Amino acid sequence: MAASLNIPIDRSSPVPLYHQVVQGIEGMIRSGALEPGSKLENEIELAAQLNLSRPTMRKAMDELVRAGLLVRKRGVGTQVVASQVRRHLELSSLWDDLSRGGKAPSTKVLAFRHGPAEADIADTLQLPPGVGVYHFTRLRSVGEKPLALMENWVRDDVAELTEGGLRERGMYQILRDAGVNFRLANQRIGATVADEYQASLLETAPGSALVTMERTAVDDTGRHVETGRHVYRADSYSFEMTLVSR
Amino acid sequence: MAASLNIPIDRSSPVPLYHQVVQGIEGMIRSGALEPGSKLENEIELAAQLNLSRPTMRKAMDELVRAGLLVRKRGVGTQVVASQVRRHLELSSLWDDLSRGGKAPSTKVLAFRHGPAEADIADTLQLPPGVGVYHFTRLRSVGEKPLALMENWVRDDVAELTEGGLRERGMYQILRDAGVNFRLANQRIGATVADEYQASLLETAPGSALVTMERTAVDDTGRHVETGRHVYRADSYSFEMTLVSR
DNA sequence: TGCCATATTTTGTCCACACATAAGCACTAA
DNA sequence: TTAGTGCTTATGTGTGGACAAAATATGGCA
Repeated sequence: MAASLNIPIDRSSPVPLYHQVVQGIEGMIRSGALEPGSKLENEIELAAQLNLSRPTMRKAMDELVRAGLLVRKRGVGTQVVASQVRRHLELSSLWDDLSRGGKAPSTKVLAFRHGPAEADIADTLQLPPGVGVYHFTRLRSVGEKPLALMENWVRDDVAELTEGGLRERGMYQILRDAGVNFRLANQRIGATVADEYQASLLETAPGSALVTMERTAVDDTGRHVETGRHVYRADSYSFEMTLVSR
Repeated sequence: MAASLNIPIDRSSPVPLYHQVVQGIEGMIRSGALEPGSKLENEIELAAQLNLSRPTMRKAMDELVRAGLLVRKRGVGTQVVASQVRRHLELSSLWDDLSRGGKAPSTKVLAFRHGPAEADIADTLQLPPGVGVYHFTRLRSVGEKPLALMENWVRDDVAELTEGGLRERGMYQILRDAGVNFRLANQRIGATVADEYQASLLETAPGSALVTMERTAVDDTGRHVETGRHVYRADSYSFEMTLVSR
């Protein structure tokens, strides 16, 4: 039994038709209306049901396949992938992640500096001559529980940063509001053990496990806007992702 | 000055035209023929140069944008993103990673069992009644240096596994040869500290940092084929990836 | 000179169609 | 009975055209 779709399509909406379909199918999967393993009607039929063309329908399904929610096989059909696939690790910030999860993150700015960049940072950010950086260290907590210790460098020609702003809005929010459109980020995840300094701030024991993350973010004009080195308490945080083969 | 493309297109080749373009542009970027930050000719023009239609050209560029090599902006054009972008973390195995890096990995099978699955594993793999699992633990080294301790469960209705096979070919290779086409994997990366057992096998000190990884892989029919829990020496291994915004 | 309306350029979305190719199935012939 | 052959189905690839929307450049007007 092949499943049909029941998705409202609003042709006057500014959101593209294919994206409405993506959201609709995603919703049906997450709500259980489309069961894991179930087969979908063929592309032509589905397109007809929603009064869309096949290319548009296909574009929507392409996205869902990439996101790991659907699986296609030529000559056979399209299936809802079995269950509980979490969202792909997105280009988002820790603040966003926490807010979405219904938590209330708080931030303490431990150090804040503005000036010329050290050589290695200038290199990583590919800074042109004369451009300086903001350099700051923050401690992020959820409720009373410290979670992450974050050291960041941001080039100073993209936005004006202040201690207060960092405390209240989060770095990514400030940068986005200043018109920075992030396009991609390169990150490396590893592990280390807490030293005295880290342990005291994160309220854990020296020698306990920490997840490390280094990231450099690039905006839509190709500028390396931000780089940072973060450590997270391993008992409270881990990175989750879905890998999809081409 | 907008850059043109000089890519050989073989219309009789079995590899799709849009993919030939992807490879061609990727090659030009990696070889330096297309410099970081440089602007490309517009889509219509590029398509005309290669005697392709605009949709085909666009599909190729879509992939490159997703891969983080290009950046597009409506009304403006398409740019090569500032270099030094590493490849996206792919759905590949540690064995593959090491082999590609020119290393010679070796594997020691520490334990090997075949039988019914424990409840939690049966749940993770969504095993139908009557299907059992192979359960085994391996130590992977590069040269003389131990790198990873890997515990895995594989459902027994997809392929026949043997200790010898695991030692010589790697788990993923065996499964691929048996006709399993992996489509996606869900993984979680975290950190821990080495206990006595792990430390002795990995030839490191108890209490040293380890990177942990849990992964479940799904094949093209939606079956959860394999799940595993791995730990890596943090001083020798980390996960690197590029995140691209939608 | 300075600012706003307009034109141009370029990517974004959408549609209709055609043919290729893989998988599975039923039927036929040895 | 069985292996192979061809049909059917569904996705994969490629083309053509049309219009929308965003960013930028241009030019005219106050």
